Order: sequence, then structure tokens, then C-alpha cells
Amino acid sequence: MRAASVKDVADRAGVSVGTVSNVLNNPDRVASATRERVQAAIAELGFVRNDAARQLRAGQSRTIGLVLLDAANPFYAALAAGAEDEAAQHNSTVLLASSQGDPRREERYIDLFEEQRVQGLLISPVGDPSARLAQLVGRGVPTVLVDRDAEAETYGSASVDDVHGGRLAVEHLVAGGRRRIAFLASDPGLRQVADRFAGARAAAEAAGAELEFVRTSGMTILGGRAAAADLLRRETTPDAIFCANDLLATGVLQALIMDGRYRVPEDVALVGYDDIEFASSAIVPLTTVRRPAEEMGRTAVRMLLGRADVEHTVFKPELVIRASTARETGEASAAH
Amino acid sequence: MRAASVKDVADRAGVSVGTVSNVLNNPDRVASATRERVQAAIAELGFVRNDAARQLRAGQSRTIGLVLLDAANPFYAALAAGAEDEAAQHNSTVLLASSQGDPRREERYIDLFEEQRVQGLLISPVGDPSARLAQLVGRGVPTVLVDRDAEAETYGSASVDDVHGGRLAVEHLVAGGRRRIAFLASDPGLRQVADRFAGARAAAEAAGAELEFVRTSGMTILGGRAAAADLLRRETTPDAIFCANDLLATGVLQALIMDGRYRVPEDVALVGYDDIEFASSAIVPLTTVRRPAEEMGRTAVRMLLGRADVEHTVFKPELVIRASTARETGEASAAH
DNA sequence: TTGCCCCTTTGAATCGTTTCAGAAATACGA
DNA sequence: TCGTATTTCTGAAACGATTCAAAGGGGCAA
Repeated sequence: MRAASVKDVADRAGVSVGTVSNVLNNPDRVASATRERVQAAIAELGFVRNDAARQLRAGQSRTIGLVLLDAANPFYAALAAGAEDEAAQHNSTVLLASSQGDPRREERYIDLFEEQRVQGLLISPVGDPSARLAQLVGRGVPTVLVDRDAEAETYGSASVDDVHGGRLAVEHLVAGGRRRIAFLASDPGLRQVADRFAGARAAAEAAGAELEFVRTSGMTILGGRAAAADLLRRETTPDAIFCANDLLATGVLQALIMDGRYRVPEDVALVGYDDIEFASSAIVPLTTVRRPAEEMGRTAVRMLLGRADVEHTVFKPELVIRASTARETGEASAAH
Repeated sequence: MRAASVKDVADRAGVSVGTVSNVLNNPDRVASATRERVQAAIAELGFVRNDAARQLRAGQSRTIGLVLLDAANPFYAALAAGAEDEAAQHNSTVLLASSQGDPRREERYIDLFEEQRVQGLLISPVGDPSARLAQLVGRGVPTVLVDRDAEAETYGSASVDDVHGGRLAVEHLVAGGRRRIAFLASDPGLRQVADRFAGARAAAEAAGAELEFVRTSGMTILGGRAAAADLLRRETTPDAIFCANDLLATGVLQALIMDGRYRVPEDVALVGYDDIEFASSAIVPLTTVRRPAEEMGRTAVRMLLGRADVEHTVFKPELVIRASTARETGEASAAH
């Protein structure tokens, strides 16, 4: 049995297709008696509007595409939740796609969304915004980069002042008397990493503290754990570790606890980045640089729909101080 | 400027629209010289196929809708990754939507996907499969429940034998000499929870061990931590805790460590469920009941596309033994 | 009764693709 | 050279919604 169409509904209700369409889209233009009759017919036939046909004629969809670097990362998950929420308020819907850091997959999803003529595209690109993306914008698809600032005028963007974030973290550490600081991240070439490190370096230099870039195998818990284990094998260990995200910091914390020789925060202070949900519930609650993930998602959607008047929104990160950098705590220590 | 259509491409290349369509869909039916001419025209005009029109005519899309309970839960994230992968191999694409446990949101997404005439729907429903879902199936939309077995013949399903999983966990605990076991979960009314508990109880009774259902506020780290803190305030504490998922177990572990009086696993053994990525990297690596998240996602997609000949696939969970239930370990203990 | 206005309803045209029956071109054997 | 297969190409019809100019009909004042 073929799915019911407006034509079927119209026949059943004894009206024309135009009227059915109006019941669907402009209910107040239809006399209430007619409207009810049509609605009854819709219910009886189990009519479901064919979105393809609607879109073909209307020329625009009510769907926003969101391509994420990694849907499993709590930060991006939160960002997506914010975007969905905001979109819902504007009667749009967000469809998620996870590129898993794979450029080909990213491209597949961009293609798909463009063919679907989405209202707009939100994307945290794998590498530098690709030619494919520029093309998209050239064809008039509203595009907003999230968690990435756009150099050019090409894209809108909703990002965070990561230089400031890096500075905040290290200023806090030196204010607590720390002098030998390790900065942990995977690839110094990544924009976000580079910015955070630049801010950190500025603060360290201003205070005359040491700052060393320590490379990890990935921005994950395991990466943090492995890098920290290496660090602890040295003769002189840092008295503070600043991680480029909370997953890394979680791994470092685990390595410190397993090692057992150093207390957090007494012997080593630890700062993360993002303030993901798990940061506050770590064994030693993590001091971290908070980025407003949900708000970033919301804003990006608002920009896309043209309700925000700025082309680039840059959020100020803020320092959230917790036990992992406290100066005098017996309780919050992880080892004895 | 209007986006280029097949008509435009056809004019430019000096062929008919039918030929352009063939270049797009049946390239081998077109002479190579012609094909190249058309492809050149496509590139010059920046033609992008309008998916709405294609779908309208073809009647089917190449998109699979996946509605998840909580995209932020690593288990579901992994399941989604598996589904995406499998779909890609069949030239389909998965679009994710997160219901966040909200039935209205779930319904919105079901509506959207039905209007989009998706190839099929994968869903981990919020409550019991709703009337809305039955309707969907009645209209011929292939639907597969994930992480939920389907009683009726209505839906396909890819699930796990949770009774068996519960039994495995408790059998392991009693074999290790544990006698007072607490089972932690949020809502005993949830199917998954009920099954796991039933299996646990069977094993406990067979061994003559005590088993108590302890209710948590939610299936999260915080929920586990709070419930464990309560438990530790009692006079007699359990010598083993079995959690309905790894997030709960992580929370319990944290509470035990902060409390400091009990060692894991010497004084209290701990078992989780799911084997999420973080389980092996917890402070005390977690013994847990592994569910093949990725494989479940893959299988669900395969069933949807009719490549699997079974209507219901039930996976056997397996026990992964790690330090949190070891019998003789000095090293892996969390407190000293 | 007539004329005018406003509220409803109508239905053909339209969006951009795919499909498919048949035309055109080409190849090939006799 | 002719007839027949085979390959390639054509273009109108169809998919199912929305749109919009125009028609229908009721109410009301003159």
C-alpha cells in the first residue's frame, strides 16, 4: 500500500489539495469546520507529509547539519545538546554527524548535508577549513565554524579565546607558587593547542617560571596517563601540570595516584581545560578552564539563523578553581 | 543566482537531462566521451544534486535515522560509531539524534525521520516502545530497537542477554568468596536493569549469598558516588558492589577512595557493566560485563538493510576481569 | 435587489530529479 | 550494401508537496 498523499487526504475530506496544504501550513486561513474534517481524514489515513516534496517546492529545509570532530567527547556532546536546544526553539532540527577525525568521512557528511539543502552547516573541521568547505560557502550555504575561529571573512565562527584561557591557567599556578610547569597536549600544530600554549607561555615568562611543552600520543585519558608516567621517571619532576583538555588531566591524575609518590595538589598541581562534566567528579576535583560548550552550540545556531548580529563570537573562558590546585588541603589529597 | 540543476548541466554539455542523470547514477551506461563532457559541465557549474528531488522521484532515501537515549554516554557513542561504519559500507549514511531521555524530543525526531522517509530507523526508546513507534512500523518503516529486546514480532532488535550478564558478574563475585553483595541501579522498572538484577539474583541464590538492590538517583558517576557514600555510612557494609553500568561503578570507586577505609578489591570488590573505554583506565581498572557496542550498531544496521536473516539478535555479554575484583593484589589497591 | 467587500476554497503550475519506452547511432556479419 | 544487434541517447511523465491567481459564496449597506 502506497503511503497516503495530500491528494488522498483531499479526496477523503472532500476538499482540494490546496486546502489540505493550508490546514498543514496556515491553519488559521481555513474555516474551523473544514479544518477538522481534514484533520480527521489525516488521522484516518495515517498521512505523513513527504518532506522531500515539501522541500523541493519550498526550496529550503528546517534542518541544520552539525558535523563534529568526535561525538564521544563530552565537550562536543554538550555543544551539540546546546545547539539542538536552540534550534528547537526556532522550529528547526539538528542532525548530528561524527567525522571521527577522518577527513574523508567529514567530506561525505558535508556532501550529504549540501545535497539535503540544509538551512546551514555547523562544523568543527578536522584540519584547516578545506577547499570543499569554501566551495560550500561560495554556493551560499550559511556555515559557522564551532570551536575554531575563522581567520577570513568566509565563515562565521563561535570560538573561545584560548590564548586567554592558557594565560588564566598558568597565572593561577604561578600565583600558587608553582615554578616548573609542564604543558601537555598532542599536536602543537593544532590551532587550539597552539593558542593555549601561547597564553601559557606569556604568563610563565611574565612570572619567570619554567614552562615545557610535553607531547602526548592523543588527547585522551590514555594519552595523559602515558605522558605523565614518562614525566615521573625523570629526576626533576614538575610541580604543576597544565593539560590541554580534561581527558588528559584525568589520565595524569590516574598516573600520579598509581605512582603514589606525589600528592595532588601538595606536590603537583593539576589544571585541565574544558570543564567537562567529569572534571568536578574526578577523584581529586579538577581545577580547569571552563568553556561554555552549551552556550557555544546555542550561539552558533543563532548566528546561523541570522538572529545574532555578529559574524564572529569569541567567548571568554573562565578559570574554575577546585581541589587539584588548592594550596592547603589535607582532605582533597589523593595519596597519603 | 539559482543553484544549477540537471537541466543547466545538460544544456552546457549539449546532452539531454536523461544522460546527465545516467552519468550520475549509471555511469557505465554512458559513452566515456559523453561522460567526461558532462562531468566537466558539472564541475564548471558547481552542480550539486538536489536530494529532495531525487528522493521524491526515487521514493527512498539512503539515510538511516538513529535515535539515541543519550549521545553523551560512551556506550551509545560507540554503538553509533559501529552503525555509521556499517552503513557507510552499504552506501548509506547515519544521522544521529539524541533524545536526552525526553519522550517529546524522541517523538519529534521520529516525526522528522518519518517525514524524511528514511531507509529505516534505529532507536533505543526512552520508555516502552510507544504507540507512535508501532504506528511507524505499521506504515512500513523498517525499525530496529537497539539495546532493547522486542517482545513482539513488531520490531527487529539487537540486544544483549542481560540476565546472563547479571549472572556472570555475581557468579564471579561469589567464586571470589564475596557474600554480601549490593546491586546498584536507578530504576528497577527499566527493562535492562530488571534483567541484570534477575540474573544477579539467580546466581546469588544458587550460592547462598546476600543480594540487595540499592537505588541510585541516576545512571551517572554522581549517582554512583552518592549511593556508595550512603552505603558506607551503614554498620555492615557489603563486600562486593555490582553496578548496572560503568559510570555508576566509576562513581562508587571514587566514593570508596575518598572514604579511605576500604581497599578495592581487598575489602570491597567492584563490578561494572558495558566495558566503556574508561573502564580499563579507571584508577583501579574495572572488572565489568562487556557488551559489544560497536558490533551491536553494525548488526542493527545490517538487519535494517535486510542483510541479516534473523529478526532478533541477542548478544552474549562476557565478563572482563580486571583489578577491581582480583583476589590477591597488593599493587592494584586504591587505599593503603 | 444590487453592488461591494471579505473570507474560503479551488486547481493548475511548479520545484529538480529519475525512469523508461523508444529513437538514433553504431557495429558487425553476410 | 543491407539487415540486424547492440550501444547510446532522448525527452516526456511522474513523484508529492506548496503557491497563488482567480473563483465562489456570504454578509451587509444602499
